[in-house]
Amino acid sequence: MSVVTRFAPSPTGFLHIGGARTALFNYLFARHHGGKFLLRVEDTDLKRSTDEAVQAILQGMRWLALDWDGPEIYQSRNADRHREVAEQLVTDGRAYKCYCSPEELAEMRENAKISGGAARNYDNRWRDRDPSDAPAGIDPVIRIKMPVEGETTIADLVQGDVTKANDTLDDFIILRSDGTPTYMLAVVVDDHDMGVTHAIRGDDHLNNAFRQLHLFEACGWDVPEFAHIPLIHGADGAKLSKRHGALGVEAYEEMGILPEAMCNYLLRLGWSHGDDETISREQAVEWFNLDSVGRSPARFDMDKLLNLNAHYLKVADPARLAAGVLRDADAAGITVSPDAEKRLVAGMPGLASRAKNTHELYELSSLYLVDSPIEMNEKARHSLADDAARQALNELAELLKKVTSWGEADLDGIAREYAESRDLKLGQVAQPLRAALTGSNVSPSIFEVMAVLGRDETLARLENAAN
RNA sequence: GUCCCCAUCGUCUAGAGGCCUAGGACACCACCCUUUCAAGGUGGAGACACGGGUUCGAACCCCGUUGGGGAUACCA
Repeated sequence: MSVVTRFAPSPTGFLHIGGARTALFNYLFARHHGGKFLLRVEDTDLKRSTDEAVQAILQGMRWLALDWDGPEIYQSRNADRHREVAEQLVTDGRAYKCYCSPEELAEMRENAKISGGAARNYDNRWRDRDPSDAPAGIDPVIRIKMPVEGETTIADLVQGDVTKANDTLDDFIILRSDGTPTYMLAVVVDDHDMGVTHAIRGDDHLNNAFRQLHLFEACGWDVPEFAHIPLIHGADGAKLSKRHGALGVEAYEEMGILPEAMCNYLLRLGWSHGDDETISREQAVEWFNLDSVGRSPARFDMDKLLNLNAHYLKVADPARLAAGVLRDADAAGITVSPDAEKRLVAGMPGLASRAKNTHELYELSSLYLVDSPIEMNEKARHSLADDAARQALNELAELLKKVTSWGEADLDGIAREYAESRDLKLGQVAQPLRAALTGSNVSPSIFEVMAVLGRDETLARLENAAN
């Protein structure tokens, strides 16, 4: 049997961290088994669903490179089919019409609460009542008949066997009085119609699974395998809220996170493969399994995400990172010369190993982005205010003018020789050089900077700083 | 309230009864490297929630307690 999974977000907001991880696990499981990964937008609650949210979710999925198979499915478009199924269940005697008013329902819920579990939220009062008793002028809902005794066990692929007494399951609504399907019905019908073999979703759906299981059976359909993955909590252990990380994935993109870092982080949150920490997409597809998904909720840890991000920045293609920096520069209204662009790509590895996110990368990039004369910060100015430092720079500049091969090692050698000849420590030469060349007291190796800058730009900056 | 789930360093986790003196990663501390800042290297501190069983032997199995989370809608 070929595997079919689906990610089924409701478009009431952005694609948050938890949803992204659910999507990732579904994606990985399907790819691992060579199956299909489908995307279904659960927009049956038309009041709360928005097109912006749909777009945000699709965008987030694309950013994370979680490509789904086939066009996305909109649940609201299957409403007719859902209604047919509900009516068929009534005809088959597996479901029935209920004419209760909201007041009656509220009363029953109240009773259930004070009864301490002895009463149900709905007492199945219309279950066996004659349809001829139906009051006039009331549109009924359709409820599914649930078993009244015994117990139901779900063999969850992550949580193991979970058993629930059937008398805690009341006859829930599958079709609203306005004829629209509820979530419970829509999920079951769509999962069946889509051929879903594995429903991998958040732990908050575990309770629903019991109801859905019986709905599948009432319809005479195969029940998919269930896998309920633990939720992600905030750093304080409480449910993830907007305050600590239930942000849309695009917020992380804005924070300067690379999508591969995000995926890697999300994967390791609740899933492990021995001691492996940095895991590529290929390895993830090869290794992913449900057995290794942990059963306890995990806390979101920004530091670890950032650490992973720094790693992926280090190994990322320089041209790709440079393109990102250029976009930021453009957005900031900075014009970058073709020469500067070349320098940026050449110097990118040295820059990337010093950044934790793309914003830092952008700031670090400034030394290559502009052409002489460059701006000096306070520390750099201070360092160049020293006469001895400026003299050293001038003397070194003279030597550099005569240099024939402009490699990092060559330049390093010249500076060392010069420092030795004047009885200076290398730092006494390198720091003024750094100030003159980068306008800052912090940068990659100054000889690397010189090599990347090239002879003309280096000498121009040197001359500018010495005067 | 009721039902369901969970429980190893601060955090993410390894661990499927003896390989555990509990391993790795992030964060933290120290040292090394070093022209600055990072990166990197080496080392350090740091956990089996508690109480009972079962067993020759328990982080691993069972029960309870405590703590945390989820679900309890004509939302999804």
